Amino acid sequence: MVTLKHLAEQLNVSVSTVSKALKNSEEISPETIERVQALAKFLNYKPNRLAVSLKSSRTNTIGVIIPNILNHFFAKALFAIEQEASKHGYNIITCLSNEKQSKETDSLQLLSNGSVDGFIVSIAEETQINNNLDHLNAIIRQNIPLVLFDRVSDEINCDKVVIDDFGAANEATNHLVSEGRKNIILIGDIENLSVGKLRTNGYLDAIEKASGYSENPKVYTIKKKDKVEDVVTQLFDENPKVDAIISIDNVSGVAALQKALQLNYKVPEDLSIIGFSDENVLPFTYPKLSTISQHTIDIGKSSVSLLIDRLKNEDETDKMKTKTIKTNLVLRGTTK
Amino acid sequence: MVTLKHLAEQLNVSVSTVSKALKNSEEISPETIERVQALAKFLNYKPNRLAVSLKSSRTNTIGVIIPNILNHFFAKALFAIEQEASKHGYNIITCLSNEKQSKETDSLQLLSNGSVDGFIVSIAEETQINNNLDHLNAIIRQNIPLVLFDRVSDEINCDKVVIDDFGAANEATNHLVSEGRKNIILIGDIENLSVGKLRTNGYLDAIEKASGYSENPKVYTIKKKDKVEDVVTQLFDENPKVDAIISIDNVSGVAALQKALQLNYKVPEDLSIIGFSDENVLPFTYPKLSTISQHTIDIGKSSVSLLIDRLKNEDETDKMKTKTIKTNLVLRGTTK
DNA sequence: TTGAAAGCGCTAACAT
DNA sequence: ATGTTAGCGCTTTCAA
Repeated sequence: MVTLKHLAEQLNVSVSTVSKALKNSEEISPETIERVQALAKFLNYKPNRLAVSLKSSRTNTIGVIIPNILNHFFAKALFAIEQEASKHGYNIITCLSNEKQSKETDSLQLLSNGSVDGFIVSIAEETQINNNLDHLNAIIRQNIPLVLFDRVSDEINCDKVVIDDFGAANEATNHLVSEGRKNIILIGDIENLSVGKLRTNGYLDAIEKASGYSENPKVYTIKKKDKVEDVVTQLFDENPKVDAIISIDNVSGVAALQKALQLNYKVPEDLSIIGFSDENVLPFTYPKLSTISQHTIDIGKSSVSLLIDRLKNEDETDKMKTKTIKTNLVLRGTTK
Repeated sequence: MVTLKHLAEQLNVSVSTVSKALKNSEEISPETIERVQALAKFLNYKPNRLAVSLKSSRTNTIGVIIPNILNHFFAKALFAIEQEASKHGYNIITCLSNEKQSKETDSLQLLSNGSVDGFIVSIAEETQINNNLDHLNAIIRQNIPLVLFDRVSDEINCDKVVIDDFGAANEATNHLVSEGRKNIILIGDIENLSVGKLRTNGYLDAIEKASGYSENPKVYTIKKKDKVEDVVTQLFDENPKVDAIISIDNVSGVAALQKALQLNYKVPEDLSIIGFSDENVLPFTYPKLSTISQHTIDIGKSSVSLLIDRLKNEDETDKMKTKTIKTNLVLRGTTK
């Protein structure tokens, strides 16, 4: 690896001269600058990031902790985060908590010692269930900027990026009611999560307030040990007269649609289905799934923006911000 | 941030004593060790990784460059890489080339200055098309260990992890022939990639050698600008008598299946379909898609293993290894 | 215009 | 058993 020292020796000047020359410092004569830069280029000199960071206490690196990269929502969020970070000259160190609190804690600990300038985190399922947030609050106490997205907590005082989960599910349910549906069932695998609870409440609220709706609300939860397909099958077994399904995660809607078609329900004549996802998880189904569309790219980008703003004004004690990203109800082929 | 110096001052000992005490050095008295570790724990001391790395020239970080995180194959590979790396005490810095050569080059450059100990890379599409591999060979010239996976090149002398693309497609095609299929069509969106070419050749070879097969081989390519669905539709329009489809990417098989069902083909009676993917991209279709199954977790894990081996024996000039991960032909519902 | 020196936080060889 | 020193590669103040 070629260092300033190498260059300095080759050129018979001091290290500090080289350093300044590479930065086009006014202090250095044009000829020297020329010579230094020429050699640097020739030898493909690149400043050692570790040394620069150690010196400056800035790493230009963001630690990103994602619960589950196999979930398309998080893959897309990571995509957006990387793109936006990269645009601003930041690298990302990615850790995957795999929904485990221990992994989340370890990653946070490991990186909070000068490895990153700040964190973007979506909270692991286990952490949300236990509601043990010490490790996250420890980061805040160390004054390391933190942005939470999607899976957030009121008990952590930091910048956040969320969607209006309650409102989105509420709107979708209201749409189904306005279609004249009388037996609307909710299905999902995220009841443990903050977002899952909000979405479920949005559904319950809409059902409760629906005039002329007599059925009780029904919620089917897919647990870790369950197979999505089995729960879907059970739903249809137990509710042959179901006329609308709202899915609050990004796979069970597709599963419900496939099962419904297999059982010869007419979609959307007999049965409406609304999924919850960034875009159609399966763009190839027929009919195409209607969805509550969350703008995942915006979620990722906003997270980076909030973090970088905070990084720039670390002294300023701005109030922490919560940014809510709009959702859309996109009616495609599985609603009337 | 609490440093050795802080601890040393508080305890009235020298920095080096603290450093050694934290490592349970024999040189230090048990009492001192006790005192030091107690305070370190109390103050939640964590060694600064930058300083340790700068000193030791080892970062315990792997640079991972992925062409497209929205492709489930790469998401899963990243999942496996992170898991295996983490198991061995390595962090990963993730860069997404988004199939662009420029981004791939930038990331490689940026991280090759002491930020990472080695790289795991799958080559961007643009890079493979242009076949401009200077940036990768530059890494090798700097003696930075590099492992390529999936999308590799003969012109780069490094460790590699691949699957037997030719053999897998060959076997799948032979299966279709043995089913008695007479009009087997290949579809895919990766003709530009090394793996795409190999898979296509595997198909062509099988067709050529199939006794009693009279049709010419037919290949449908989905270009960047095309929509998968449109190409699938075109395939069925132009070949109403198609009786088997083999997909060499991980989405077009699903699209073909959905389209076939919509067109009222009987699957698998009239038409067999074989996809190419880790697992069923859409586990909810009916019938379930038969696939060439690539063991993506193994691909990711092996990449990490090869890299770590190389890192441990950087002096040893072992021959570079290419590891081939087995594939399986998994016959589910879309083959006879 | 250039260079010397200190220091970021840590380790390790070499005193004491 | 503990401390001093030098140095990883870089930046920056201060001196020449």
